[in-house]
Amino acid sequence: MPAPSRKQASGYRKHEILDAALRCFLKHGVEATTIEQIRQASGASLGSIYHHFGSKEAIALAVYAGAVQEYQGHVLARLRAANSAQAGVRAMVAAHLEWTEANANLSLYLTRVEMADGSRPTAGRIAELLQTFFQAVYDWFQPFIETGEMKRVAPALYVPLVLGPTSSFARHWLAHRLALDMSEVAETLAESAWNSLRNDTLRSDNGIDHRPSGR
Amino acid sequence: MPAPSRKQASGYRKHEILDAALRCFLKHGVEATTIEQIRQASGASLGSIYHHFGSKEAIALAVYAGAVQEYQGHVLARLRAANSAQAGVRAMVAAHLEWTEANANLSLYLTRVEMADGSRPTAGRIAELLQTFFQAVYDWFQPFIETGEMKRVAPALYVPLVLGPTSSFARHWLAHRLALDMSEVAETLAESAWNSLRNDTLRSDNGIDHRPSGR
Amino acid sequence: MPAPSRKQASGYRKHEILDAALRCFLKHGVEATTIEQIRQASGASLGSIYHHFGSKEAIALAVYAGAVQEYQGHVLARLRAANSAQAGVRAMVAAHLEWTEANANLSLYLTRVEMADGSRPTAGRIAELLQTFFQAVYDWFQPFIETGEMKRVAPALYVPLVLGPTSSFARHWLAHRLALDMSEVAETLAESAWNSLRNDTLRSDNGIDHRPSGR
Amino acid sequence: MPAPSRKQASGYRKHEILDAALRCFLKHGVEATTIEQIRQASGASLGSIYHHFGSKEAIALAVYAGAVQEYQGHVLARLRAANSAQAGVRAMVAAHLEWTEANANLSLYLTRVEMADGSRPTAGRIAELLQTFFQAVYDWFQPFIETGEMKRVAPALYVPLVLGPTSSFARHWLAHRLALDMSEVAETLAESAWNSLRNDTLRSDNGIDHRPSGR
DNA sequence: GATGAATGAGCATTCATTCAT
DNA sequence: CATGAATGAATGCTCATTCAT
Repeated sequence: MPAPSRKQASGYRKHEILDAALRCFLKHGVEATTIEQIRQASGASLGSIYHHFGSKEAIALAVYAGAVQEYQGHVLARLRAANSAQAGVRAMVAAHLEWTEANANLSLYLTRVEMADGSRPTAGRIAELLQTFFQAVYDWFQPFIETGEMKRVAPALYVPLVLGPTSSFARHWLAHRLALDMSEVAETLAESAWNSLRNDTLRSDNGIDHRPSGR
Repeated sequence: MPAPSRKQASGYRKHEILDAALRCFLKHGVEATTIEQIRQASGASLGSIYHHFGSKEAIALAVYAGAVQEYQGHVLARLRAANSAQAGVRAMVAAHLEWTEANANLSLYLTRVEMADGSRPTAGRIAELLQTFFQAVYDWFQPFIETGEMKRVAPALYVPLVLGPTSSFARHWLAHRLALDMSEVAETLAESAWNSLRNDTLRSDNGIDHRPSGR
Repeated sequence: MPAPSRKQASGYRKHEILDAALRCFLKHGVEATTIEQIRQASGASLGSIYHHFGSKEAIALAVYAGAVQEYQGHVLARLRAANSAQAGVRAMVAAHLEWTEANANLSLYLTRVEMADGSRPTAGRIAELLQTFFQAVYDWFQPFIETGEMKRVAPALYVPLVLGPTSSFARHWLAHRLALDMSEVAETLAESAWNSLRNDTLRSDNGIDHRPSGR
Repeated sequence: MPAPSRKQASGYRKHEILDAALRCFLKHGVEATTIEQIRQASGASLGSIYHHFGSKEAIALAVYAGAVQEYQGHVLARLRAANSAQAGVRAMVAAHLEWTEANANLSLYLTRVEMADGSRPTAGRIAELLQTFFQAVYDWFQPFIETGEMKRVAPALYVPLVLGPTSSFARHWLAHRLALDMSEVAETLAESAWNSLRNDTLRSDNGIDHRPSGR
């Protein structure tokens, strides 16, 4: 029955801070959240927070990175469980919708962070995280591209093509708190995404998201 | 030989402040802009700024209102020049794309302001501005609805249905600085928008924006 | 009997802050003095202090500039009252000793500021102030150089040659709080300074300050 | 095959810390140097630094003591190699100039530490170190005082009389980075110092350092 | 001896806002 | 209408020091 090792204790404290910060960011926005609020919410001391993160921006980045990796982990897990290109595309669409629905506030937070323009280091790290995800998705699809099952486009385009319409829809769903059930549109979004990437298909429509909003 | 009217002088100074504020907001974001920066950029005194606007938030709101009204004015003017429901829909789509392309930074600013959640008074005023626009659009389409040329849906839905996909696309175009020329997609977006509102059409697809992007 | 103008009132407040800052710097040293201490000592508000000076370093520089100009003013006044090169040299030596004795703490403060190495802007401003003084002294001596009454050396050397030994001595006097009365050494220092600059003299000695200290 | 002794290992780490601290003090000044900087520069851990020294001030004192003892060691070694009072005086002057020239930054650091007024314990320890040096010098000269070769003055005055003018000059040389070569003035300073202490001399001048500087 | 997580008082500075002139 | 000095609460951050492992 050993005492918890320093390693564990340390990770625990760091995690507590990140959790508290996420709660604060979700509640007040990143800008409006003060270190003092994070301190109170986490129970950590001011010095401890700075010992672990060094700056408020670093905390925000770590929180973002954690959330985005959770999202990416979810989508990649569902993707890797698929056994055909089409199943992969459908899995990603479904996974995105599931995760967004289950983590609405967190998803909204991610959107806001990505829309805001942080400092160069922050923006760079965000780009890195997205790049890694894009690459992992591309790597998974590559065999199907080789067999001709799937169209060959620029590697960086697979994620946009698969998830673009879905995330557009999800964004609206979040922003406007649409009453619409996501399951109602899942099939359509999946079908459409697959059509945009399958190799042997002749797509005649230029269909557009019908759940619009405007200025 | 009348002295320049107070009204004009005042309006001029006020306008200078608004101009300077817009420049600052575009450069640093609303949150990060300080009154001091606006003072330097405008040449006005601190007291003068407060005399005219009373608070930083009021400045931000006035700037937003000015920009959004310019946008709405542009779209409404093009709409009103049309002589059929279909032409109206096409005109709005084209006008939105034109304006976005010509005022990229300003458009990005509007998007950010709308995404952020301001205080109640600010949010209310923003909603008002949007509402007025929605109403004007609805008023213009109403005759065509009466004649059956156009579907009858809730008044508040006409703008979302006409401009939703377009603004979604434009948002991506702005955020990612897409190399894609807007004119390439204009026809598709216009066609799609019209299809979603014409009365005699049987839309069998649940098509989605095919110019996607994802997390 | 007009109310004090803003200009006066403003200058008054600024002066109060400078006075208070000097008192604090003298008591605790520049580094150890906090803005809060200056605030309490001056009666001004924090915002007012920053309105007028912008930073702690700027306050320190302003205080230094004020003190050094008082010193320089005193020395220059005595110099300008002289009517021969020799009288000028003697006047400067005497003035330096007088001022140091009468403003021991202030003089110590000046020495410390000059010894510490501030940021580039601060160091540059200090160099400027010294340069101006050197120039003024040189300008005064110039006629006597022209007549051959005084040796011609690099303009920047007149102050070091006239006041160097004296300020060396004064520094020791300050640092060690020597019991020695300054008037006892004044004549010797003055004589020596004059000998180093008079033109027709054959100095055979390479005499050195006999009031030494060592590590 | 003995393991390295604890003593050695400890001394090595301690030495690394002192070296790193000196580098930091030289670069940023004592006040501005943080323990964290010393930690990074030394490679030691925070706990280790505190294990060995207990406080930042103690580190500063140890660094000062090390440097001053090196200086004193150099001067005393040269002194003890002399075989007459005059040779001793000349040796000390030469040794001071040599060491200052060879260790300009370190010498500047010593000067600054001595000018600043530290806490009582620190100031006391500094005084102690100087006192020990003064005593050692006095002890060496004592036989020559007994023989009448040298004047008898208060024991604490021998170092000031021998090195005072020299250290004054060296201080200026350091502060102003004089282009002047030290060897040019060495003879003069040595001669002068000897004249101030030799017994059979009749000094008629009240000569002063002719390499001056002023405010 | 070594390590580094934790602590919290303290600091310089910012900034929207007020108001006397 | 214009001006800018004055205000002070609030904030992000620093840093020497402690202590459990």
